[in-house]
Amino acid sequence: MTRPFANALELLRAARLRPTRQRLALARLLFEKGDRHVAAEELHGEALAAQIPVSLATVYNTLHQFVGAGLLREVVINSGRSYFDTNVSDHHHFFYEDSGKLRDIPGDSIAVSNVPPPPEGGSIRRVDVIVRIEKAAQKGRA
Amino acid sequence: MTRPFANALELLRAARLRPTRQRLALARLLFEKGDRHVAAEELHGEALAAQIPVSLATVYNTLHQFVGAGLLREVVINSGRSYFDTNVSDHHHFFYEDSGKLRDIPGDSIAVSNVPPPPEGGSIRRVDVIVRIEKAAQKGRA
DNA sequence: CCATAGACTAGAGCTATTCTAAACTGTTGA
DNA sequence: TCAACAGTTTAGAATAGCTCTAGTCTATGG
Repeated sequence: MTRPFANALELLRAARLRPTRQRLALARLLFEKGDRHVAAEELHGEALAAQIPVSLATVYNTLHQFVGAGLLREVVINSGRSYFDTNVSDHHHFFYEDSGKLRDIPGDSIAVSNVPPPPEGGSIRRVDVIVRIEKAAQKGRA
Repeated sequence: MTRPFANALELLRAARLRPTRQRLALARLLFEKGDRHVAAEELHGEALAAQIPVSLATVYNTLHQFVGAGLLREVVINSGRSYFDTNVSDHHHFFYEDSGKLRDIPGDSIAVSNVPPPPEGGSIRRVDVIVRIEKAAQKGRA
């Protein structure tokens, strides 16, 4: 695996976050399985299923701290639900409207050109591209 | 003005929606002022201010019906708040992170290329580009 | 091992949105 | 013209996702 930290402990240290049980456990769930897009409730469920007692509030706190530390990226697509993306490199997303799932599109496969200059006093922080996928209009099931 | 309907009544007819007081009034608020990005609560406030008694539930119902009829497009950027865009032509958005405002970017000014093909069984419904603008990192006010 | 700053938690609170069930109204047809 | 009904509207309750509060717990440094 090519993740940038040998383990959750190191990762928390680098982010200057105290390595508590909860944070260690959440970091493991998040980063030891390759790229993921998780919602808070989902991660909370996983933690409980893994016998890690952690409150939903802590899950939210931790996710936001991780975002602040650059370990996660928050992706908003649907009203009323945030996803947290463990892939923080430059990339975009497919969004499957039927299932609500996300899939990465590598940043170097899509090109966005001719973005107009930002208005004076502002600068571009990020360009998000979301490709919305719907179930194909019936193709005869072929 | 170059809007495609002479008036709200015609617009509702074309959408096969019964022209009720509320829908007529909301259609006027939405479409008689050029391109807009409104949130539901905002529109509700405008309606009340204009002495049009309408409930928030009806505002939501109406907005969704208009989206269904292709008169509006829903834009989701922040968790927990939808904007309704009266511009339904192909275009993208600047999002000002400090003020929460949106601004259109004409569809022909931005180009998105090399979008990978959608997986089998799916088709691309739309490609959304959101250019997030932050207040410029201090440029010395120049 | 103590002190303490930082972290965790249950539960209340909040915001945006949707639902429910009852009252109302535009339309149709006689 | 008007009855009747399907479609609309509404207030308020309900829900979902998230944040806050205030009290308790726990890493960490001495």
